Amino acid sequence: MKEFKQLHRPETGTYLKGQERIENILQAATDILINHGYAGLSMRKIASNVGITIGNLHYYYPTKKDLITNLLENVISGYLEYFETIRKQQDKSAEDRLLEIITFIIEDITTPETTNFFPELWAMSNHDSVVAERMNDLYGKARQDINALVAELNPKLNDDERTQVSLFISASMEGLTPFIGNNKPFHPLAQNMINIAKYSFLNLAKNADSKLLASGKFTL
Amino acid sequence: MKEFKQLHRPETGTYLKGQERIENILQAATDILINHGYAGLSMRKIASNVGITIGNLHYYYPTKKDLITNLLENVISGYLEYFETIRKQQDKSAEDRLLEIITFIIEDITTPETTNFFPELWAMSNHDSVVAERMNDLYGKARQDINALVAELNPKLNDDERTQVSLFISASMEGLTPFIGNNKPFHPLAQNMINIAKYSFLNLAKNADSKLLASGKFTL
DNA sequence: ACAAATTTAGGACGATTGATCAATTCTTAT
DNA sequence: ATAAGAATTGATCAATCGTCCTAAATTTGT
Repeated sequence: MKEFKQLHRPETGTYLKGQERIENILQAATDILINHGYAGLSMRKIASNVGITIGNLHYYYPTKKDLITNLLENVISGYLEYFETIRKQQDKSAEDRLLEIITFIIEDITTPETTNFFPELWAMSNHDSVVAERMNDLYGKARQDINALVAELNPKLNDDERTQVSLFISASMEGLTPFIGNNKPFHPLAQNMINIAKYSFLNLAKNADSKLLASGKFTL
Repeated sequence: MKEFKQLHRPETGTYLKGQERIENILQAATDILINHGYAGLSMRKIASNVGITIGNLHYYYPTKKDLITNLLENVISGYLEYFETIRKQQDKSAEDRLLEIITFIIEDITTPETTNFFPELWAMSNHDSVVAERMNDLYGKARQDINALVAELNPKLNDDERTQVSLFISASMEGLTPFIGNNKPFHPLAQNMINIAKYSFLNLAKNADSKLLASGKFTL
C-alpha cells in the first residue's frame, strides 16, 4: 500500500499577523507596479519591501499569478464601492450625477496611482486573459452606471444605442490618462479637459439619435 | 608607456547583409512586443526569431536599450509619414480632412499591431524617459495636424483654446484602444465609434467657445 | 501552560536574463 | 586575388528570476 504524503496547506491569513501581512504584501506589490512597472515586479522585491523573506511570501502566495490576481481584485473592489455610492444618490438629477461621474473618473486618472497603474493593466490584459477578464468586469460596471444615466437623459435610445454612447464616453475619458495624468505633459490642463468632457458628453448623451448611431449620418 | 587596447567597433549595417539583418531584427522585436509584451521581449528571443546568435545581435545593438530606442524611432517614423500626406491634401475642405484623420486614427487602433503595441508603450513611458519623450513627439505631431484643421473650422479660438480642443480629440481616440481594438470585446462596434467620434469632435471643433474653454460654463 | 496550527527563515534548485569576448567566416572595394 | 573591415559563432560571466522544502519560531484557543 503506497502512502501519499499529505501536503500541509495551512489556512493563510487566519491569525492577526497573517492578515496584516497580506495587506502589507498587496500594498508593496501595488507600490512597485506603480513605480517600476510590471517588469520591475519580482517576488523578491515585494518580499524585501514588506520586510519578509521570499519563502514567507510564497507561503501566502504560492505563485506570482496568485498574487497578481488577488492584487487586481483588491484594486477593482475599491472602484466598485465608489460606483455604488453614486448609484444610491437618487435624489440628484441624472444630469448632475453624470457630470459627477465624469469629474470623478477624470480626476482619478490624474492621481499618481491611477496614471501609472492602469496603463500597466492595459498592457498586461493583452497577454493575460485573467487580467483582461477583470478589466472588462470593472469597465463593464462603470458603463452600467453611465448607461443608466444616459437612459434618463435620452429615453428614446434603445439598448444598443445606449451601449454605444456609454462606451464612447467611458473610453474617451480613459484615453486622457497618458496625457493629463500625473507627471504627464498636459497635467495642468486636467480641469479644462473635465470642462470639455462635461460639455461634450452631456451633448452626446442628450442629442444622440438613431440617425447618428445607426448610420453615422448627422447634422450639426 | 601604457598601451590601451583599441576596441574594435566596426560600422554596423554598411554591408548589404548587415542592413537586412537590422530590418529583420526590428521586425522580430516588434512582433514579440506585440504578441508577448515587453515582459516577453528578451535579446535571446529576438535573436532566435531572426535566426542568429545572441552574440551577433549584440554586435548590432550593444544594449537592449539601444535596440528599443531604434525600434521606437522606426515605428514612429511610419506615422509621421502618414501625417505628412494628410497635410499636403490642401484641396479638400478642413472638415473633410478632420473626418479623414479621425477615421484613420480609429481604424489604426483596431489593427492587431497598434492594439497591442501602444498600450505597451504607454506603460513603458511611465518608467522610461526615452520612451516618454518619443511618445510625446509622436502625439505632438498628430495634434499639430488636428490643431491646424480646428483653426480653419473655428477661427475665433486662440492658441491655448485650440490646444485644449486638439488634446481632447486626440486623447479620446486613443482611449478607444483597449475597448474596440483587435480582439477586444467591443471590436465589432468600431465603425459606430468612428461615427460618434466624427459627430462629437466636429461639433466640439466648430462650437467650442471661450466661455466653455476658460471656465467650463456652457449651454446646450 | 499546553497543543495545534500558523507564520517565518534560509538555503537550494534550475532556468533565464543582459552582456562580453576571442576566434572565425564572409563581403566588399581595390 | 588580396587585404581590410564587417558579420557571425559559441562559450562564458554574474545576476536575477520563480519555486520548493525543511526546520524552527510564533501565535492562538483552550
